[in-house]
Amino acid sequence: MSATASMPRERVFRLVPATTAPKAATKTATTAPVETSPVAPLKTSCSSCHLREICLPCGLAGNDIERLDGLKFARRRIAAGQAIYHEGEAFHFIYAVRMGTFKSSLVLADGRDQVSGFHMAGELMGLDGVAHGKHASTAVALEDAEVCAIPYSHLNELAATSSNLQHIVSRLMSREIVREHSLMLLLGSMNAEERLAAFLLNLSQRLKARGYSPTEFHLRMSRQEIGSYLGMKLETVSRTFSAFQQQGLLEVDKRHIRIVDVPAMTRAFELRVH
Amino acid sequence: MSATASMPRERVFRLVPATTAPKAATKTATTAPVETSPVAPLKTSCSSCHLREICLPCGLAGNDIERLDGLKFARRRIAAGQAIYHEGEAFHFIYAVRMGTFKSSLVLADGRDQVSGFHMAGELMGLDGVAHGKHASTAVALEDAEVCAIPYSHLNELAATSSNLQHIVSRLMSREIVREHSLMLLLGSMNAEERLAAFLLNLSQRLKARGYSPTEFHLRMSRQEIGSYLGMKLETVSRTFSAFQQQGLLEVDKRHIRIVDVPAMTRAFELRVH
DNA sequence: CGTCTTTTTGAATACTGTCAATTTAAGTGG
DNA sequence: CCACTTAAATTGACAGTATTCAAAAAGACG
Repeated sequence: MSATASMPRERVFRLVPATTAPKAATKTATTAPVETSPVAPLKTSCSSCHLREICLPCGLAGNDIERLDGLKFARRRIAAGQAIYHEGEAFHFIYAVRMGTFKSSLVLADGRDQVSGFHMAGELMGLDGVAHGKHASTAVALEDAEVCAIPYSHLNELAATSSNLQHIVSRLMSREIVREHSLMLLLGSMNAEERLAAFLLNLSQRLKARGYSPTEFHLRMSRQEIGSYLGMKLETVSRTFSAFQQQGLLEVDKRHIRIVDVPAMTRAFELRVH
Repeated sequence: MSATASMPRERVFRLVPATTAPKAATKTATTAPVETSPVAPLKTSCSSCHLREICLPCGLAGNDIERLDGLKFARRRIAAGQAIYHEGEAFHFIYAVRMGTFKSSLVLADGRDQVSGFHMAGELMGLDGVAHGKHASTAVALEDAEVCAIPYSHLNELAATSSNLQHIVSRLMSREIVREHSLMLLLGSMNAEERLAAFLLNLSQRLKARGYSPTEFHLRMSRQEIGSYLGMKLETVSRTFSAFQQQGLLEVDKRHIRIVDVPAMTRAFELRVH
């Protein structure tokens, strides 16, 4: 058995520029992150942000929204393939995605990384850093992107003035826990088809919530990254895509996806999760 | 991810009796939970609790500890097999384990449940309920147990008076996120031996932190529950135990475990996670 | 003492992983 | 602009690990 051996799994996986058309970056995602970011110190207020319904302010009443506008934070542009923060770095900021898509990942002993999540507009990243004051994962942009860098200590000060605001932060953390719950369910008890169906439907819902088509979209991540996230090999991901296409559930052309038969997809996935 | 119905597929999953029914209680863990618990309204203070180093107060300074003593909560005894709360129920309390072991689990569409964690003395349960005001998992005692039922709203009031205290709560939530991260790593990229090794070593560490032997202990959970937690079938768990025994890493007698070769176990597991 | 559950073990099967080859898309540089 | 190089994705063949089905042994409990 492979208690010890079984080492060389895959060859080198360098962090790729990540997207189909990222002319923007030959850089290898190892650029030093600038936690004390200057770049785009544009003043932005949550109350007027087009993402306010799905981002941090979500659920806040008028009074607290104004208070949230007291929050000072910088916007930062991130080129495709660049990291905002790395696992192990000191934790100071949480990040709200304004534009683009990110993956967060954890490093395994053999140097590969496992993707633990994908993040799109309005979603927060970095909350896992609160635990030990260090980032517990690495966040990399899958395409040119923009984030709000929110100083965590500042957010806390503000939260101290409003129990509602405090509750929002707690709720966001808890939501992250719940999100990971469902990923655990997926990894622990679904087969390849169910995993991919769950993944695509989840993506679909999130795109829909952001005003995009829920049935036709462009994947920002590679088969390798999808596989890493879903706990399967890239070849299996590819095969499963093909299988769905043959079954008439999907139309797949590389990273362009069209969900043809939503009910059937939903069935394939709901079989296991309720 | 959510859903409504579920449909047949090709493979049949019969509904198994929900769980390895614990004999201590022929009741099927469906006892109505008493959120507004009376039972044991003993006044307990954190500052004098023998678990203070590993439980809620962990990391608090003298001043805040006293403040924490203002926290009013009840102790509750839970019989083996009984649930403290069920998935979907309104969330009001978080629970700190005083004695005994718990599992928390999520229900799958086919009626089986997947174990998402095991909890022992000093650990908190229920933080996943903050997200939506409903418990996102079910917590069941694996042996006769005792918990502190802490009213979440009360904890919040108290937290509002101390930023340190607030930070403690946030940190605990974040720690839960990080904990789930590592489970995701495990489920996403380890084989059976690595999973079981990781599980046993984790258990070992936690027992050690509580003053028990890290190398010899009694499992409170069945093969079925371990398998559910680790994303493998109970037969595979059993076989893997046997394999470890044959390799001279473990001595196994049903639920009695003795880790004979800790370094080798560690290697089997560290191979993947750093 | 009989019944029910848990655990172990065997044999066969199924699924995913591994290895390898090919195709397609895209970036690089002459 | 085209030839060259590199990466992503697809597909086939085969291997290996975990699951499924089945049966038996070992406890636990009334």
